[in-house]
Amino acid sequence: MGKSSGYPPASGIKKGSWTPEEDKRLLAYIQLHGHGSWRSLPQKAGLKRCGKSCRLRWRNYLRPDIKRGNFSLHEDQTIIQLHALLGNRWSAIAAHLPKRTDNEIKNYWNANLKKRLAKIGFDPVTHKSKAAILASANGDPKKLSNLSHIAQWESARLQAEARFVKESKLRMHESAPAVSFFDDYHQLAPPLVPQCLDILEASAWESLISMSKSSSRSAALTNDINGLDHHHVHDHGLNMNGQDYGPNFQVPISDQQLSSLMGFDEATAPSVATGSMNINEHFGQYCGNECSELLVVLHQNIGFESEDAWTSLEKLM
DNA sequence: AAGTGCGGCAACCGCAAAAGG
DNA sequence: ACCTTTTGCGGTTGCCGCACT
Repeated sequence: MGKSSGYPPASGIKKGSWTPEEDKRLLAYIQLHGHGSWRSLPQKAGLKRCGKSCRLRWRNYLRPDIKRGNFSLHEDQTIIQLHALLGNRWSAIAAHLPKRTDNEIKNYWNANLKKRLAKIGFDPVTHKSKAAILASANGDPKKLSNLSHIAQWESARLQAEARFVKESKLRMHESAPAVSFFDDYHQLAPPLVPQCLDILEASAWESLISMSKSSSRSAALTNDINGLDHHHVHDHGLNMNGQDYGPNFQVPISDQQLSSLMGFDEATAPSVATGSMNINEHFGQYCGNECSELLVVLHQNIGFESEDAWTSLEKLM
């Protein structure tokens, strides 16, 4: 409940938890007339609430297109990935999780995901390994080099974010004008997978592949998975707007491993990448580095935290 | 059974941006 | 161009229920 419950105050405006009767009144009024001006709504609807409170109640609880209950694994991953990209911009994150509210996602992050990330050794604010942060403080040259890679990543991240914002605005303009009181909420349901994330996934895979080619330790990794079904990452859609942007690498890896590593369903992993980022420019330097470093890079870049993904990678190392 | 601690979540607050006059 | 009003957003609060002692 809100911080100032235990009223009502002298003004006659009620605060605190909503009663079923108030919910019923608000819902009935909006269904009949639309919300119109929130300021004038409470009086018209016969509610002793401020307009702001009504709006919040509708937006976070009463509107019909809200999914409540547990978050799926896929939703977890989407939130973590988007948070790595966008930070605490809950409304932007919610726009990519249909039927979830920004408030719900924010609460879920603070109460659940943030703690889980911390538990596995990652700073939930920066999405970086705590070990890497500590090492940087000690001035270790190797780790400082790693930090420069992180800085490069940040640059790529900002590019992706700029494109993301641009595309979101474009989508908003293309949306048809609202004709019913539900329509403004339908506008908040863009495609499930933000395109910028595909770039990140592609980058992470490129990194993995580069390592697999050049590191002796990773050669063993490649051998380990050579006996399984072979697929080209390219076959899974690593192209951008119909064009190949990366090199013609081929990665022997099974669908199962692919899904496990990325934490996605086989049907969707990895999805089609769009954009124009030069992957090698940002991640080619990781060729020859240790697997553990790659793990950190993967996490920093795509933010996955699926335990299955971690254990799968660890087994391969 | 009673007391205590803690996590989850609904709802509030203040500020900023957008819209309207 | 400026001022006022409205809406949206993110951070924070505190009640409620559950687990533990």
